[in-house]
Amino acid sequence: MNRVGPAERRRSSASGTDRASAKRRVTIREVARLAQVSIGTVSNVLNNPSVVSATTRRRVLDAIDSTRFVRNTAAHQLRVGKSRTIGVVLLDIANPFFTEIVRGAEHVLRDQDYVLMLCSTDESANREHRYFRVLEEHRVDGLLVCPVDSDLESAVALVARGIPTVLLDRDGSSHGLCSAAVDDIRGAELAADHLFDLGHQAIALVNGPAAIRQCIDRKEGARRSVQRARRCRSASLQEIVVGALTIDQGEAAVAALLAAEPRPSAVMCANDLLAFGVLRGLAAAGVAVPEEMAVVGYDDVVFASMLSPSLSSVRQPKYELGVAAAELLLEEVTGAPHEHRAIRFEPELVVRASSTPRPVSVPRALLSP
Amino acid sequence: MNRVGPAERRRSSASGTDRASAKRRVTIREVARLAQVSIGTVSNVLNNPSVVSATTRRRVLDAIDSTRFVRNTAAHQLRVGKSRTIGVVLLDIANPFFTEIVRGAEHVLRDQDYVLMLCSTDESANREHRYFRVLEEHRVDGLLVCPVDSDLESAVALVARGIPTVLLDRDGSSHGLCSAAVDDIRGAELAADHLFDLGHQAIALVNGPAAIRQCIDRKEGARRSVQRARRCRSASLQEIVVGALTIDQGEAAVAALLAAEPRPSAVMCANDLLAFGVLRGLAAAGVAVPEEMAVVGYDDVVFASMLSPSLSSVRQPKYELGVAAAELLLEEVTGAPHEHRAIRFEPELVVRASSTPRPVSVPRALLSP
DNA sequence: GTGAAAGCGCTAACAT
DNA sequence: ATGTTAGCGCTTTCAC
Repeated sequence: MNRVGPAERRRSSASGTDRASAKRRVTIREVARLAQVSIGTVSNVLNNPSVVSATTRRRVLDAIDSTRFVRNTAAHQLRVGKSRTIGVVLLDIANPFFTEIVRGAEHVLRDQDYVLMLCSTDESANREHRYFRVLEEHRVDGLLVCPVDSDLESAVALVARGIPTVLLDRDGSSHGLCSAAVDDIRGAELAADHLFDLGHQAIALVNGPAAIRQCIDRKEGARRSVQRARRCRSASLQEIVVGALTIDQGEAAVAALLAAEPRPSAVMCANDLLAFGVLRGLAAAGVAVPEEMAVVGYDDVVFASMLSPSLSSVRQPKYELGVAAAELLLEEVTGAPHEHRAIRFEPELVVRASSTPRPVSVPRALLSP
Repeated sequence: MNRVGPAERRRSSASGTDRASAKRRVTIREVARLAQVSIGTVSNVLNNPSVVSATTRRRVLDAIDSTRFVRNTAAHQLRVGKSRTIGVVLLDIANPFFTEIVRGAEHVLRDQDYVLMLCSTDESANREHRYFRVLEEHRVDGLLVCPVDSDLESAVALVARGIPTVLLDRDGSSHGLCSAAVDDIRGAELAADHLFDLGHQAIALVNGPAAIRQCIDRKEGARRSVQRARRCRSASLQEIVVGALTIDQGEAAVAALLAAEPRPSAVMCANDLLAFGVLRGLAAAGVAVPEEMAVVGYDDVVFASMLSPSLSSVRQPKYELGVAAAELLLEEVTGAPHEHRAIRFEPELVVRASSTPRPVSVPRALLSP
């Protein structure tokens, strides 16, 4: 927060009068009157232009923009049953991972004149519940949701209530739900395998709340990896659970990380934000990365490659995830031929400095082709 | 994009039949029937509970949750004229700067059960225009907007059409608009002064499109600074204009930056994303930061401090900006006693490694208190 | 305290 | 091709 408080300047007079003078919005009826046609005809030029003669259509169109008429979606919705809104419920809008997903979804949805109702739950089931309720009251045409709870009850309930729903970053096949997701178990395996391949024996997983499915799956992936590694040699996995998938929580986890027995020489994090925090905490504690502690994140958020040191991470195709989910939802919403299905993307490990034994120092000459 | 294409799995049968079986949503009328009261009474327990007797209220409440009734906002809106939605129109949802603002706004708005309609214009006036239109069709109760164009015409038009509007990150005083903003001229002065104080003579400004007001103001701040600096010594400012405020564009600007005559020894950027790109481009070109080129960003996005090298930046109180804007809007929307006003925050320069002559190497012992 | 009825702005079926 | 009309689900007088 900045030191200097906000300075305010008054400019116009109280708005009590403003609202009093707020003129009634123009309706289809006034347009009709002005164009000397019936309201039905106006409605037709709006929704069924081909059915009305060119001349009256012109007249109506003129009336529309001379009155600055703007159709009322609520009335339309009440009649037709479509709101042209899509609810998007995710864990944390401040996380660039979700931001990219939203970008993808918005790009496909805006072309169809859908508008997004964005809801960030901050990983609170309570808030999620409330948002679901509000979105249902608004009669959203569909829902894109990354649920807080590990079970899919809330999402299943949504579908049961007749709201087309597509899961974001969560597989829905077990419950017959549409979804666009990445294999988290596999992703975590990639990360852990990488660390064991590097020769680390004791690795830690800084994980989010077990209520979040992604955290469970990523732990499972790590578990599988350590069990494989154990067949040839000593290998251990310790889990440090924090309260939320945020930078601050990642930083706070460092104390526990450094106190762990046996002390891990590598750490993987349930997402990049946690890893960012771990990196920061490690720096503050004077622990060299990757020499004294290797770090791997998850998501490969755009900033991961720019950190110091650059962060190894498990890449998820975020934008594509958003696009896929939105397209799936659109199919369902528009009633296009469609079967419920789970779209799955593959994760991909991106190795960078934070887990590379010694900084690769390539002669400059080799850099350009 | 990941190599492995999405794998799909079919699960349930076509949804054509699904929608056919979609049962009608329960209305107030069915609740009334079940509770043996009139629909007016149901409405009363919903909106005016105190006026209905305890026993009938119970009966109605029971009917409500046994039918799983959920009120229809569209119908409510049609009658009452309030949609309980707020439109949020910003330049780029992928920019953590805006993300923080949205967080702030959402936190105050969600408590009043407003829901955000989020629209990212990607700096396109066209898209902005379309979104304004759609949001007006939805009859949003209010609008939070960071406009694309440097003039405030579009925003003024919105207000003229009766839509309460608060400017985000833009001062509205000149047009009698509500706003929550930071003094961009001052902010840019801070950045440029800092660079000149460091002894740099030729500095560059990597700037966004002149259509964007923030870019104009930040240039103006830099201009004032260089003029002051000139009074004592040689000082120059070159502007490199790019097409958008993104990482990629920042990276692309590096070529021009290095080719500039006289070659600048320091660069300030119109926002952090550009600075991130510049940093990346500089690294690729083998230019040492800050030794050969000092870099300062703008916004102080959360990731700025974690980069390599850590990025000096002009901090804006993002979350607070969102909160302030939302509160202002709420005042207007709810018709609370209210005067149009421009809330102004002060920017603050945060100096980090990217503009510090030689990396500060503090003995470890000094780090903790 | 409760019910009846009008109407918010629009669409769609039917009539002309 | 255009007009008339009956609602969509709800709120809100106004009677009782």
